[in-house]
Amino acid sequence: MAIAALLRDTAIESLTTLYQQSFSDKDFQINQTKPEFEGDYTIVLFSLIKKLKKSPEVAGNELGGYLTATYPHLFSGYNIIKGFLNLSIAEPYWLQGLEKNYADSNFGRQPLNGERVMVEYSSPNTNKPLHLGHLRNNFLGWSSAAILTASGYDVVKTCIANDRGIHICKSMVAWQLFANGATPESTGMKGDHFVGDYYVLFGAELKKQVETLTAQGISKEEAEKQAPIMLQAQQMLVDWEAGNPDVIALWKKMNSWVYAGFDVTYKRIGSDFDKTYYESDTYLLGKDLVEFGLKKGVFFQKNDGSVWIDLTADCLDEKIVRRRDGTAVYMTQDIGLAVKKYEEYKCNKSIYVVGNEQDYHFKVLKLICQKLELPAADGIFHLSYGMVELPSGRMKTREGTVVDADDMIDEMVNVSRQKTEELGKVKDFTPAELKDLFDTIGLGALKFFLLRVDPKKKMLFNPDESIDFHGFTGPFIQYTHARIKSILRKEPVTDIALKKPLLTLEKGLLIILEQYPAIIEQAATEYNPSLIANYVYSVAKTFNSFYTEHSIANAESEEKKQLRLRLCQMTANIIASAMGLLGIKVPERM
RNA sequence: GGCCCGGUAGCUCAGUUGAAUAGAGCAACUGCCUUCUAAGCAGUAGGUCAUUGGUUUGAAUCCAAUCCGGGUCACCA
Repeated sequence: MAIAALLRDTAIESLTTLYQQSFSDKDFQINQTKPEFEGDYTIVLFSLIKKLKKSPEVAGNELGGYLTATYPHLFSGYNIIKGFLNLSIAEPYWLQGLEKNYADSNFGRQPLNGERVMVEYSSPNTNKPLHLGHLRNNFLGWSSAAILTASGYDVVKTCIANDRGIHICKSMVAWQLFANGATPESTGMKGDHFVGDYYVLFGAELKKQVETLTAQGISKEEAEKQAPIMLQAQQMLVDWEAGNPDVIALWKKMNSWVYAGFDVTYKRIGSDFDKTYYESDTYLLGKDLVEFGLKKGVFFQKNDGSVWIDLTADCLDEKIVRRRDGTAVYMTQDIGLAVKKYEEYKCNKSIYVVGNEQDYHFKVLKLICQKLELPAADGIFHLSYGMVELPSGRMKTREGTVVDADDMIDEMVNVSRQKTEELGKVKDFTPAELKDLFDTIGLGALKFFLLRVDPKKKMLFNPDESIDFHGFTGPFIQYTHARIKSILRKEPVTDIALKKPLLTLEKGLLIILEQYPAIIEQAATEYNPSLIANYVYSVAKTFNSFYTEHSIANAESEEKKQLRLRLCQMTANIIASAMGLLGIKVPERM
């Protein structure tokens, strides 16, 4: 058990014995002791003294005395400052952890949960290429899945391709009008970019037509509906739904171009899925559930035949679940898909990695599923993340203010090449090794940049300032790992007994390393990869301070050297493991 | 307008299950490469935690109000 949890349990037990009352973890708080005070962990006594009606000195001495006397293998001493009981953890505890687990980043922890959970992420539209916001989604989704797996869940990764609808038809119409039969092959373009360009062309042509119409005195709103190219797109959607073979063939062709493009990007960033659902297969789902809901009295029908749910009692609005023409809406599909997913995978938990603009949608989705008493309705969780914004505000495809994902990755890899060449530390690498290293560092910088921020919060990206490679960044942590590996290549770890006492920086590093399993649990519980990012940064930072201060190869004694080598080994393992949970590789050299 | 989310150093972000003097990185300034990788380390400077009031032994954190920013309230997805 991690020391913090062990300390908590031990304190509760001791308090119960001492005072013949029951205590819980709510009665006191345990913090890491601030560096300016003596001790490793601190019990905050204020709320305890209220319950015990004793002064902090008295209560602190009684508890501190009892703990050190009863558990000498855990506690080597204590002091009380104001209402804080600072405890020193006994060195054997740290040394034992280091001796037993230096090769195991899990500290011997055996996560055995086995519960199955589904993580849906990425979910692109197939009419345009991915942008920076999609990258945040992909990295978050992949990383959350990895963290849940590490925490013992059986994770099923899914993706829903939004492959039908008016947006696709816009690209299709524009291609028919302007492409003259051009293809990604004939133009040498990546398929998703190729198709995306026609989506942009559609917008440009629509704007022209709207301007012509408004010049004739038609309102802008009306002009957008009346514009011939818009009518064409709408007709194409009708034809698609009717199964018109020509339209279907064109749709299949253009989607296949996009998928080919996505495949390249996904492969590069490491996104993968156990199952991909296609909206074209699922968009009719959920219709029978409307009938079910009507019978159950959860839904009601309006005079025009449309079906609704009244959520005003839950402080929400009325929401439509079936149009008057009998067709399903987005919400209906999502309910149907939730049922389908459950039937296929029997996951009691289902995580949807979707932007926070859809907070309302998912609130309603969960509520409807609960009211319909669908299985696993309570397990629906919207992992809502904030938009990536530019200094000018939100990215908008139509206004061309979008940071393209492929461009972004290319740029990061280029910068990593430049910096690596400037430093000139890997001149002996083969071209293949170099390429691999540039990808590792460039993607590492990008992934870390997007994952270090709390998912819930919107974040800002300034294209004029390139993403940093110093400080709180991926490359900094990768560099720390490479540095350690360089030592470990030269100095073998042996079984020699470790030597007391631990120096401040050695113990400080151990204290942080020991927290890793608890951090994984927390990140899994909160679906928050940024906790891992912040943690692994503090590990690297702490290691670097230790590294600069104390020589490893030329330690004072062989025992000290071995102790430090094990610290190195353990740090490298944890960095590699934690970065792995973020989907970031760590190089042996850089 | 209703509902939701946010406002912490010049900039980007931690800290938000209440706890010791509010922390990092970037940018600025000072030092440190004849010793294990300087993509590093050590240090200086930078704060009315949006504002006001309240609860508390104790508030960036909880409550209320106000101001500012964003999202959302489609028979689009």
